[in-house]
Amino acid sequence: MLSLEEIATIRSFNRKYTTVLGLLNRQVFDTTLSFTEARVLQKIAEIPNISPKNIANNLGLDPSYTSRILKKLNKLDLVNIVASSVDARSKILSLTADGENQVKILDEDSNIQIEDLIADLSPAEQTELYQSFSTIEKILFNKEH
Amino acid sequence: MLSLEEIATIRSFNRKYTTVLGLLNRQVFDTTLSFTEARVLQKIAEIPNISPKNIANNLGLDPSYTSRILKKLNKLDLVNIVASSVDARSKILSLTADGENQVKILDEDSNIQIEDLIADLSPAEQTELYQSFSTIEKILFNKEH
DNA sequence: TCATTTGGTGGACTTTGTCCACTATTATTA
DNA sequence: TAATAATAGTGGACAAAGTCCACCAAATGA
Repeated sequence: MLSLEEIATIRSFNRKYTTVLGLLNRQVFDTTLSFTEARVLQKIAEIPNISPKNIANNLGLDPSYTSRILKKLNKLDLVNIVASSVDARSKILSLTADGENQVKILDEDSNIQIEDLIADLSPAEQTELYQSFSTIEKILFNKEH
Repeated sequence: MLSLEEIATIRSFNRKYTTVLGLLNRQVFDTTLSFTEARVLQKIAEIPNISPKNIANNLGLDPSYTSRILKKLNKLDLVNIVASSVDARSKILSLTADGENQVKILDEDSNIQIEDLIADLSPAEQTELYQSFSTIEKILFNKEH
């Protein structure tokens, strides 16, 4: 069990990192996509053939809101929406060629942002930083208990 | 310099942590305060006598938006706003007794959320997690270069 | 002193997100 | 199997969050 002081450190990190992420996420370079729309697009890239419901669950979004976003992404010809043959209520989502492209662009932009973020750090600090992020990722998100 | 693969790990962390923070931040238990309002309050707690401008800079908010939030927090009797004697354009912000109290409540709620987040982890994992957060905090935010 | 910058504010607006009711389909159960 | 409940997705109406612009008053700088 962590002490309150240790928890306070995690919370302090959270507060500061909220600001960092807020600033990073603000500038989705392609002005036609909002931050959440970009997240949805990237989620489809990450999990091809995902359903709207799973997108919503995965990203913590309202289903109705998700539906609208998908409609827009579909209209922009970034996402294919087809009916599921298994469950006629459900849809299957995938990226179009344009969608793949868009994700690639978002990816490159995001890489540059991270590179900027760590640019002033020494190589040793950068490595330490990477290892810490990697550790957190593993512990929090790759839990196969 | 980190490799693209290492940067990808950081970005993967960012995406997932965006969702975590989004879910955590959604439930600011006191329904009268939005997430951003709570952040402003906590910032004043963190840096007493801060100015609206510094709040805005610090949290990456629009000055106009910040002004409105402060007005609301003042109306709720959580924040004192007094004119600066040094610069008559500027204001000096501080917490009222109610404000201090509110911050304390937010604090306790946040602690519980973090405890919940790590509840399923082994003590060893929890410690490792804490150390990683702590390291990132130090490298990214306590940089005195 | 006169032009420029800065801190802060309000009005009008856009964007983002929520809530609710509804349809169509699938799962459950009597 | 018929009736009932649960689920996936959607649209309308709305609320919350955030942005943009114009403005004032004070400070700064030439």
